[in-house]
Amino acid sequence: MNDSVMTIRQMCETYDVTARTLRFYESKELLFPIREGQKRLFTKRDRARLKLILRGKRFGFSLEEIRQLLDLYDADDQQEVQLSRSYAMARERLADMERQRDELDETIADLKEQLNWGAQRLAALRQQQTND
Amino acid sequence: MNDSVMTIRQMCETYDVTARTLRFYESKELLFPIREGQKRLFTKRDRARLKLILRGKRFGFSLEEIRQLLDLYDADDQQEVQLSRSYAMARERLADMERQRDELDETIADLKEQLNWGAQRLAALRQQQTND
DNA sequence: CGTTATGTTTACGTGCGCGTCAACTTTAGC
DNA sequence: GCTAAAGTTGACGCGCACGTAAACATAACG
Repeated sequence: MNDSVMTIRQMCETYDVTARTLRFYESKELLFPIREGQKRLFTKRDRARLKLILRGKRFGFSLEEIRQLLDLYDADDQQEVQLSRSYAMARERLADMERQRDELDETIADLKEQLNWGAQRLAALRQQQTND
Repeated sequence: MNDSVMTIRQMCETYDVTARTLRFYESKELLFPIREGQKRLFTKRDRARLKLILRGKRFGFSLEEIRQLLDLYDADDQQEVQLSRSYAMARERLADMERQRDELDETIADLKEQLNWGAQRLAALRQQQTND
């Protein structure tokens, strides 16, 4: 009945991942569910981390990169050396993302152009068929 | 001495990929180098396609998705049915990319916030050390 | 003419991110 | 008290995107 923790099934349904995935992430030290006997209980912290993991994946970051990034979000319980390392890491990732966004904008523009081209080609092909 | 084609080595250096990668892409029908005897010669078309492949990869598209997208860029020599299929595919990919960009913008904003937080934590830690 | 560079095919190996059993324990409901 | 549901730990498997090594062909250079 503890609202602040979730079972593995609840996690699966809430975030649309498999139990295997959650255990896998734990084995990779991305999540740290507490144990009630054998069973895993996922805390609010785990949920926040999972959201960031799923986000990071969508942008092509590896789980290892994500793991390092996550450290910044747990800045509270860290020493200065570690924190400043995480900080530097995160700044680099940020730069990556900004570059990625710029390139994405370009690619979107290109693809739109190409779509217009395709639309014209299609129209031409259909016109031609009418004349056959 | 034909400027319009490149050997596999030239391709590797120009686009920073391995020969294995180029052969692999050919096997997956993403590239179609012509043959001079045994040797592959990569045309301008191959180069244009390779650029798009590398782009697509950066945005998390699979090689198979990229292959289908590429068909739109070769719209010239296609039948209507095929072309309209490519066109629909490309529209979907475009929607994907636009969603991805929006999410990326959000993520960038979040990460910036988190970086400010980290900077403050770092400053606090350093201040504390001074007082030790 | 031999060597070095560049190319080829074939085929097995690898790292990542999980999927998929198998075998077992624990908890919940009737 | 028994069954079904939900959980656990191995451990092997798989698809993708190549890496890597072997064995060989071809061409260029000195």
